[in-house]
Amino acid sequence: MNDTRTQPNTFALTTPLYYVNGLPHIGSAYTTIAADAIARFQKLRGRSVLLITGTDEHGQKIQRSAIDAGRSPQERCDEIAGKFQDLWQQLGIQYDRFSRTTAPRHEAIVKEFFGRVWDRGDIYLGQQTGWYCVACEEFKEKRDLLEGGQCPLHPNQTAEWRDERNYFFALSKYQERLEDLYQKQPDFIQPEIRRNEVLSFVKGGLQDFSISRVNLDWGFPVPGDPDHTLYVWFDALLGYVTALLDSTDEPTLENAIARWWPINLHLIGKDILRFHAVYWPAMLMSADLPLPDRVFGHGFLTKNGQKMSKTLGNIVDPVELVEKYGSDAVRYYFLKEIEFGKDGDFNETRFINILNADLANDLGNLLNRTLKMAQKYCGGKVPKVNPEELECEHPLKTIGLCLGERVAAAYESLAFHQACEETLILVRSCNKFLDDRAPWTLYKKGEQQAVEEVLYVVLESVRLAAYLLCAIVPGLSTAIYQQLGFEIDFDDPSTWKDLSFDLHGSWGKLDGDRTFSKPSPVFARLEMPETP
RNA sequence: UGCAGCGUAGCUUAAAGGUAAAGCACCAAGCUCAUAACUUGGUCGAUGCGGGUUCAACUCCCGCCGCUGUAACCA
Repeated sequence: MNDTRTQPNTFALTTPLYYVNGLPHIGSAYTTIAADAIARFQKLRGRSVLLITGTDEHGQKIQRSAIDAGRSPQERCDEIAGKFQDLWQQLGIQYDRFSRTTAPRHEAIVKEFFGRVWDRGDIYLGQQTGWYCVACEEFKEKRDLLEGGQCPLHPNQTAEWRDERNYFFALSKYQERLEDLYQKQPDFIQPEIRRNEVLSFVKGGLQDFSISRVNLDWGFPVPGDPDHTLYVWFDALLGYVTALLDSTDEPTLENAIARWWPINLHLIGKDILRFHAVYWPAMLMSADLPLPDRVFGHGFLTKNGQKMSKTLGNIVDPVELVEKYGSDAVRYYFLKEIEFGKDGDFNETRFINILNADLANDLGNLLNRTLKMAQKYCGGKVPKVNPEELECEHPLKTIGLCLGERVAAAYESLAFHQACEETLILVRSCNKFLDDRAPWTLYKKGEQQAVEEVLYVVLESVRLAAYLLCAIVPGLSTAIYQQLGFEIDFDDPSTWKDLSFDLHGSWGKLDGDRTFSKPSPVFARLEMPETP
């Protein structure tokens, strides 16, 4: 699949287009934080990156929630989409495209795509019969209904027998080609457990699925048959394509796929795996478009070991969390403390403990204690030491020299927790090293050269750690770099010419004689709340 | 019920046949350059239970228990 790629040095990735039937929740934030970290890392690796996020705005549920809020659907969507954008801003998400499925040019793309699939003969008018829950606006399997025939989500509603004409997509035609895809591209679906799920689902036999509804206004009309409205999924997935258009482009498929297609990575929650790993590639095959490289379905979050739900009232509000602890803290906790791909837990005590231990104590305090010594012992400058002249088996140099590649490999495989853990090994070793060499004692003994060597080696190690973590905690990395005298802001590319891995990602790059700014803590310890 | 996966110290994770590690939390000592920090040491487990294969099993096999996901239109 990759041989069709005209620009091998580009990397396009997506979060889901989030459904706007409510305010952004922590799960959306989790996906988006991870996507942003990947995007930032890929940029450091020298690739041109396009990070796509956005909102999915059609469907009955949206329409209803708009009415409940006393708004028109579009007003309601505008409002919620704005909330998503606000949250991404607070979390330091540097997205390139915010794709909204109600955008007029999205309709043009959907129409054209529908036409291609239609011409292929993969769309047909069929009869859909079954039990329909009006509250859900969905067909239900009989076995999913309660004994009296009510929908389990709406026990006061008895499901109705419906017999309606809908348009169907001929998914069943793609069974073999999909199985072939999973076989030839084993990492198309990750992690392994998700892949197995999809394999067994597909193996069970694929049925065509309906892509239109009759009793639905809030959506695009089916091209050529305005009595029908396209069902959300068909147009939502295509939001990824529309997102690729430049603002000045005519909205055509050809323009959309000119530069960034195919997508390198779809990052999703495991709940929407089937749509991305089965329906989506089949739709693309039908339209004769190249397929994405991989789909990664991460796990779900719990709070204190319990499922989050509105009825339990134990929802973690991402806005509240960022306002309370800051974006670096939130980003670090979710990427460091949860193995990406598996389910993970949010626990406020653990949150505070881990941030204090790793970022305030181990890393932040390390920089602070070292800089203060350099200020007192070396006149406020980074000591001038040639790292190449250090002994080969120098404990920090040894770790530092192979760290960059180890961490890069971890990022490549989306193992954020491992990237952090590897980096912390260096940080912890620095603290041990300082205790071992005791530069404060060396200074009293007048061993100036030894002092300088120790301090340089530690400062360089902190610098490298900050660099390797900058995709995860850009604010903290910026603070560290600025303390070290760099005028670099990891959030603002105009402040740096070249921050590539080659220049910053390996040990021994810090230049001596650099004047640093007045030392002050870069990450304040977090306080435990009164009532945990 | 079928299929898939998981079960290691209070918590989060290592160890893909060869003396069971690390971080957090807790306790003690040391140090004083530092954000009550850091360092060292300690407490804590015979890896869910029961069998089997092997000189040797957290690791492979069988059974059981427990948890999770999934079994068609859930953003």
